[in-house]
Amino acid sequence: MKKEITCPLHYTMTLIGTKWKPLILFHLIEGPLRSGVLQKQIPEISNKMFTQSVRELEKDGLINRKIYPVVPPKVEYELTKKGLSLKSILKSLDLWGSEHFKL
Amino acid sequence: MKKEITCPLHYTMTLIGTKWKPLILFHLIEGPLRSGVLQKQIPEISNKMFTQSVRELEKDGLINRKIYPVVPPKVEYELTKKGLSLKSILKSLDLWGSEHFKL
DNA sequence: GCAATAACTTACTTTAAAGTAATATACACT
DNA sequence: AGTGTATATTACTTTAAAGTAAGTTATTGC
Repeated sequence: MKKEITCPLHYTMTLIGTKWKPLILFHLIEGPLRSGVLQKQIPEISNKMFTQSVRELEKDGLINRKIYPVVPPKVEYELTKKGLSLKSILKSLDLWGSEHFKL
Repeated sequence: MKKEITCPLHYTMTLIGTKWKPLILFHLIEGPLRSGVLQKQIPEISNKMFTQSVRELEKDGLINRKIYPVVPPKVEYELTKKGLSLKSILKSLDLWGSEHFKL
């Protein structure tokens, strides 16, 4: 049974409410990164989830994929305008974590 | 294989990065609500996920559970100080959704 | 004694998210 | 011909999230 979305926040969570997507967006805040570099900045992510997540973020218009026709391949990801509009939220979420995560 | 948390944002997402938790917290921003009232404000949530989510939010110190010893039972949920500190983030996430969710 | 009430709880099933590991591509270099 | 490189895909398995539906408690009022 598919449920309706009754609250804008609910919609936001369907786009970025996953384990990895906010982390990927967060690491792109300072500018575009090559695929491999981005993935190394999130060492815990599996290869599969990385590709799957960037695919979905691209489909949802939050990041752009720039392909350079060179060998070996070079691909860069960067935030779109829509993705960039999450910048302050992502920073707040990170700051909140650093303030409340006691080891 | 359990993975380490290398970024505060990752920790934040482990606490509230689910479909329902941010929604529950969001509806408590304006003040405490009775269990039944809160649940009715999120009509899409199943009974089980409601109980499970508030239990975890309580365990993680984001909400308080106030039990009134009356019959039939009365229980209220309210944000803790820690939960309240998410207020502006939750409002931003909701606002972002309303600005980007085109029907 | 039975229904109504509010808030859970439990057992079970389904669906979605995430992990693992192997394989593909395409060319440059040795 | 075989190796290295960067990016990505596929098949498969495991784990976690979510859904469904029925049952529990404790009391009031008929």
